[in-house]
Amino acid sequence: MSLPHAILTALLERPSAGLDLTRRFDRSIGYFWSASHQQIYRELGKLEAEGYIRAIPEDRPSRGQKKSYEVLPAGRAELERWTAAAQDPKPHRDALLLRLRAAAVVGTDGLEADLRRHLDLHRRQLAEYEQIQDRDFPPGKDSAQARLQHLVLRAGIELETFWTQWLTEALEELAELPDS
Amino acid sequence: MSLPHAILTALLERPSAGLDLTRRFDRSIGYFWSASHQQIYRELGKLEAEGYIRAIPEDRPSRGQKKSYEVLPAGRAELERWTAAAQDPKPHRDALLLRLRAAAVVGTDGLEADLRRHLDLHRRQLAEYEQIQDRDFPPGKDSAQARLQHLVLRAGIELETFWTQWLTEALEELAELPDS
DNA sequence: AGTCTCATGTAACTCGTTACATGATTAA
DNA sequence: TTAATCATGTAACGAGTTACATGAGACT
Repeated sequence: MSLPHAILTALLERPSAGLDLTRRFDRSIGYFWSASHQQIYRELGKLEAEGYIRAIPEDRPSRGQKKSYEVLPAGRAELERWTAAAQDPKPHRDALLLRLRAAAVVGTDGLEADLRRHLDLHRRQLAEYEQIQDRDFPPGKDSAQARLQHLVLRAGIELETFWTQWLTEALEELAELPDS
Repeated sequence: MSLPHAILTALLERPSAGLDLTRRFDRSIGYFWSASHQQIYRELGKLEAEGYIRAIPEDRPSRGQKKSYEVLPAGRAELERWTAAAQDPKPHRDALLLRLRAAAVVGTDGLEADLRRHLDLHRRQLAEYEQIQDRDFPPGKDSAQARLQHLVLRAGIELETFWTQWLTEALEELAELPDS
């Protein structure tokens, strides 16, 4: 039950319409909670029905018409409640680690190329995060909000760093293995 | 589409019945691809219908009766195909990072306790992985299979190490922040 | 008038979760 | 013989994905 709270957070940062939200998810919140536009529209409908958000007036409602939403006090209260509530970490699911485990049984043929591709993707993601860091978090900035946002970004940077190192190591291991 | 391949891998390592598999997922493969017994039974049915596995004979089929499965050649071939195929990494979803982002907007009240709890959980998981490492991967072992399995385990160890460090840092940041 | 893009949706499906049901085996 | 446990399932629901549908505005 995290998507509604991701949307509430995004709308508190800035009221937006569905497609705006989708784009912001693609390049910011979506780095750790992705969502498609279909999910977002569905969830906006629910949040409005529950009284957590409302469509900003001034727009006539119709299909192809832009419709912006803002968070109501009940929505902010729900987000505060959710943020403070205890939540168990979800079990991991990582297809790449699963594939290596499968490769230990059926052999590593054909694996190397895709590992290299993943390594490249993680390097690009890391570069993107570092660019955001340089742009949005210069040394001086230290409001409470900026410090927390930077903390989240550093998690992304360190995770991508881990994956690039681990994949490099994995490729070295593969190279040393006898051909299967 | 990874659960069937996780099951094929587990069954190749050792033919098993549904509950056996569930237990093995709980303490081994499930570290990076968890599954409930309901999912596993459903998937075993599908895999059997597709001709990838078969129930080992000698058991009469009935509800409360143990039913073990083994992988057929078509199942191994499918697993080989899947292992070598290119696959895009799935977008991350991490509720804890999302909560920190929300806290940047609505405040950090009540967050600290749950961060401490998560830190403790990650420390325990790390200790468990290290114990497995000491037990199953002593320095001498270096068959191809053992090296790949160890590589996967090291990923788990390094990820848990990252989380314990990051959560420690996050708690330090929280302590320095003015109360909201 | 036609087509392209923006914007908001619907529908159908798969995967995962939660709650419950039922048969077989074992121990008190 | 009753209860606990092992083992295999069913049913209902929710979240996420994929494919498609429809309206509005802008350009040609």
